[in-house]
Amino acid sequence: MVLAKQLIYWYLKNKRELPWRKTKNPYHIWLSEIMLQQTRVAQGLPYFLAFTKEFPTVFDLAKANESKVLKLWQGLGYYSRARNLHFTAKYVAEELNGVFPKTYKELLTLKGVGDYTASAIASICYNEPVAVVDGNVYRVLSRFFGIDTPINSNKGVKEFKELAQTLIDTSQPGVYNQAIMDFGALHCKPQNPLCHECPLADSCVALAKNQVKNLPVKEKTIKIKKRYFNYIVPVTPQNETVLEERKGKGIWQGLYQFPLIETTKKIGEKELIESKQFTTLFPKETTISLFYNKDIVHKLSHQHLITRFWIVKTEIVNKEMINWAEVKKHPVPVLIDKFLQEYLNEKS
DNA sequence: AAAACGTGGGT
DNA sequence: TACCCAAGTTT
Repeated sequence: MVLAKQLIYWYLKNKRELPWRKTKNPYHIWLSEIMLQQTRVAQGLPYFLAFTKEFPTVFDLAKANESKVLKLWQGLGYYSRARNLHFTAKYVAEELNGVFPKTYKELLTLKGVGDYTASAIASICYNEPVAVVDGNVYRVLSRFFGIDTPINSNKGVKEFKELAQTLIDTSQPGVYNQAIMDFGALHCKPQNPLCHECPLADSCVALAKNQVKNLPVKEKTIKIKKRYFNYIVPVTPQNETVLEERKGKGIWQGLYQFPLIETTKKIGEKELIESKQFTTLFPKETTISLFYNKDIVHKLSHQHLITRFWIVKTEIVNKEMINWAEVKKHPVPVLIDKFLQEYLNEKS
C-alpha cells in the first residue's frame, strides 16, 4: 500500500526518540501503552521512567502493594488504569510465569487492555498485522479519505477499524502503527496541521475539498456537572489529621482525601458546622477557618468540583487519626496534592 | 451502549 | 473564558 510506505518514510525521518521505542520487551511496551491511553507523550514520559526504575520487571510491579502503585501514578489521571495495571501484573507474574500473551486475541483478555492496546502490543512486540485505531488514526484517515462518519459512533468505530486494517504494512506492522500515530500527533495535528508541507497532500481528500478543519467529525459533547466539595482538614495539638480512602464507584477510587462534606449547592460556615456530618466528626469544640479566600474549581473531563478547604483545629476527631508526616505517603488526587503543597509550605 | 473516568496543554 | 482533545477501557 502506497499510503503505508509514505507514512513509514515520513516516520523514519521524523519520529521521536522515546524510551519505549528502544525495546520490544512486552512489559515495557504494555506499560507505555497503558500510560499513554488518552494521555500525551509529554505527560506520560516521566511516569514511564519512574515506573521502569521502581519496577524493572513485571514481578517487581506485581509484588508492590496497590497503594504504592497509585502513589507513583499520582497526577497521571484515570486511576483505574493503575489499578488494572497492577491487577494484570499480578496475573502475568503469578499465573503466566511472567510471560505476556503473544497474540492480539489473548492480549485482549487482560484487564485494562482493549482493542487499541492489544493491537499495539501484538504488532510492536510480535509483528502481528493488527491495525491500531487511536485518536491520531481517526484524524489521519478521516482527512485523507474524506470520511465524515462520526468517529465516536458505533458505525464510525467499525468503519475506521476495517479501513485501518486494509492499510497496514503486513511486513512491519509495528513500525506502520507507530508511523501513522506519530504522523497524526506531529504533522496531521488537530489544529494547524502542516498541510502545506505534507507528503500526502496530493491524495488527501479533505485537503482537496477544503474540509481539513471539519474532520474528523465527532458527535455530541458531554455536559459538565457541578459538585460542591467541602474538605474538612482536622489539625490537632498532637500534629494529627484524618485521611480517608475513596471507595466504591466514582472518581479517584483508591486515592485518599480529607473528610468530605459534599452538598448540592454552596453552603456557608454556619450550615457546615451545624451539619450532621460535621458534628459527628468533632465531639469537642473546634476553631474553623477557610484556607483559601476563594473557591477552588477543579475541572475534570465531565464535572467541575467547586471546592473549599476548611482548617479545623480541635483536640479530638471521631475517626482514625494519622500524623501529618504520614500524609504525603498516601496517593491523593491533584486537587488534594495542590492544597497540601500550599498548606504545608505555609505551616512550616 | 451511553456514560464515566483525570489531568494538562493549546487556542 | 470555555472548549477541544490526548497512544481508550470499562460497565
